[in-house]
Amino acid sequence: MKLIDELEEMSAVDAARRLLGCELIREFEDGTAARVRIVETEAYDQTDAASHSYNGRTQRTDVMFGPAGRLYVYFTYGMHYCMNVVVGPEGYGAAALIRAVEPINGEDFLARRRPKPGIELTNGPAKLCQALEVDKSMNGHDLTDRPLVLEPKPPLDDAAIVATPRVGISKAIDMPWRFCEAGNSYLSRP
DNA sequence: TGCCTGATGTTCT
DNA sequence: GAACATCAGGCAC
Repeated sequence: MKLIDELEEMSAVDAARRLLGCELIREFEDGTAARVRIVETEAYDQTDAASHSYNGRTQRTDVMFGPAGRLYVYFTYGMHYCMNVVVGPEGYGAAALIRAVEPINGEDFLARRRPKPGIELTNGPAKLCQALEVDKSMNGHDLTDRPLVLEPKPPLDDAAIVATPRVGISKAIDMPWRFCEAGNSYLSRP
């Protein structure tokens, strides 16, 4: 079964866990490319007060209610973008926020877009968007298509996944809906 | 090393 | 008009 079909049938929480370890391939306009591995996600769905979709479908959140496997990009704090993978059935507002990725190759190309090299490259939701050149023009992008492709990988073992409360939100703060790969050094925080 | 704050646009009330 | 799923630089310790 295709990953997109799996994601469509999953809850946001299951999908966020499923996406750990999967890879993203980004082709840049200048012909270069980079491959990264997802190591940290957060789950959001419409029953969740911290989610953009909680207050219903609006112009901004429309993509979240669309088909699974699309990219939901939003702008926040006046200067930053964050990217989510839309999950769940069409009409249900759910997504998994990608908080951190680990560069596999093309690290040099990512570093060109970031002020600091190394770990600082992609260990935060706004940082990885900058490194991957994801902005509002990518909102609604289909992740089976270039120039940004989501590549399925086998699910991680439950033992390799750490669940913690989410970061940087003010509502529903005790739900352990942040998932990261245990021991990975590219996480946004330990 | 670690806390504090400024920058800054979009969305919703 | 306020809130916001943030980051990076500056300054104090």
